[in-house]
Amino acid sequence: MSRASDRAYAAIRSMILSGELPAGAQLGEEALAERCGVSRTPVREALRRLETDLLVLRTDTQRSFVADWSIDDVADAFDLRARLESMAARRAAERMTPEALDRIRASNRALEVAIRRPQPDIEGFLEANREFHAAILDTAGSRRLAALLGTLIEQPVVWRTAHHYSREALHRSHSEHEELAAAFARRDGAWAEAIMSSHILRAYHAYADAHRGIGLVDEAKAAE
Amino acid sequence: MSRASDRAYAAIRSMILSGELPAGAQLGEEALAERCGVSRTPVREALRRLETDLLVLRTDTQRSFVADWSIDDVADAFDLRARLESMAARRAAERMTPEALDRIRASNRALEVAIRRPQPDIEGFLEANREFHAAILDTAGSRRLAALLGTLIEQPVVWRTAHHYSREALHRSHSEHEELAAAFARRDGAWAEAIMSSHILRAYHAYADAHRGIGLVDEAKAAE
DNA sequence: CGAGAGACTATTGTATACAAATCGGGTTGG
DNA sequence: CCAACCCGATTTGTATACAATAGTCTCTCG
Repeated sequence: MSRASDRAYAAIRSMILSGELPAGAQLGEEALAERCGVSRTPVREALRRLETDLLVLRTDTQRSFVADWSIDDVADAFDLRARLESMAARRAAERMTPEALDRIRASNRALEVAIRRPQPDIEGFLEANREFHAAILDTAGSRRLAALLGTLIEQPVVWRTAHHYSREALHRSHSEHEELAAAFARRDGAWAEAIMSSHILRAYHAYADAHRGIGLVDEAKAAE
Repeated sequence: MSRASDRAYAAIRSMILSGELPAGAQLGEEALAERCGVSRTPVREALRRLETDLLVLRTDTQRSFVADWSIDDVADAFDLRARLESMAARRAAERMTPEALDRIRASNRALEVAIRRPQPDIEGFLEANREFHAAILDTAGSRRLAALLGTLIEQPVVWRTAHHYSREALHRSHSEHEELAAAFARRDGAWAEAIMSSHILRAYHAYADAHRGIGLVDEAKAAE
């Protein structure tokens, strides 16, 4: 993270995820370089990475813009994620080791701690959730699968609305993770695959419900 | 393709696919720049792109090497491709239009022409095959899915051994494509998904058989 | 004889200058 | 009034110089 291009990547990415750079905004290399305090060279690298993440779109004439995520795009991303992560779960179950299982269970305990409080710690929840899924992906042992999933996790819109998840939804995540751990303990690939698929798709509908309920008001707040 | 970075990308990629740069070879930016007749700047961009294609691997200290593809890697890639392309086929079937169907059928006619000759035209087969799958992917209408599949098609080892496919295998590809077109004509997503999945997995085993049969001799020929 | 420190070399990272392409606006001719 | 065109302003692409970092070899000391 000490390299200028990494800092530029993190900075620009954060500006997009937070809505500071709204969807459709043009991303001039010079302007970004100034905002990030580096030269254009690392900014260009960062933009290319963000482009493969599909957070940035380029026109046919090489101008960069913040990608906008329609409802369909989000549904699409969840659909893909459900397929790929359930595949990862199956592979992980088949390759499960005691150490990997410990790591997976530990991250779910951390998740439980984050949500069992008067005011749920959403950041803590997100971090534990990330670690849980990362542990599974590592255990799946496919560089290629990891590379593909890398561009699907941490979607901007989802990230922005995670704070609106109900307490019930958070607890459901925890119990589904527990069930996954049970499937892993038994090395049952088909079971793990099925749970993961429904886990992701349920998360999608939780997101969709929250988004519908809040609607454009939320978008307006996020943009300010 | 007139940009120096595109030329560098194409040149380096081709050197890797042809085996001119063998697996494990270090990719120094300076050396590549000289071989491609451009400066390091576009070479760096090309290397980053090849890295996301997983054709190039970087160490923790930022040195680039030609990735080597073990049998497991290839199996992995086919497994992923089968999942994603069958998903594309389902979506394409659900969104099929007369125009898209025409395009798909036309590319399969081109494929038939290429293989119905005394000496099959493998380059023509590959091109028609590419167009056939591209037409389906376009019809599926998911930018994200297209982006993910982009890194999975045209795998180096597969490309190198396509010339060893039997005439029978080529004809089977053609008839499976015909069956896909039938599923598309009926807009039967489940059928299209199933055919595509078996189509890809059959292609994998055709590759695996050819590779096993030819073995190291083929690798040696490709390296010269 | 092996391990570690140091200097030297090779390689990558960043900044900057300049070249090439693109965009926007205003003008002109139909 | 609209379209096409041209030119200045802006933006991106490439080359190059220099800085920083990693790798390698040798020399010395235990």
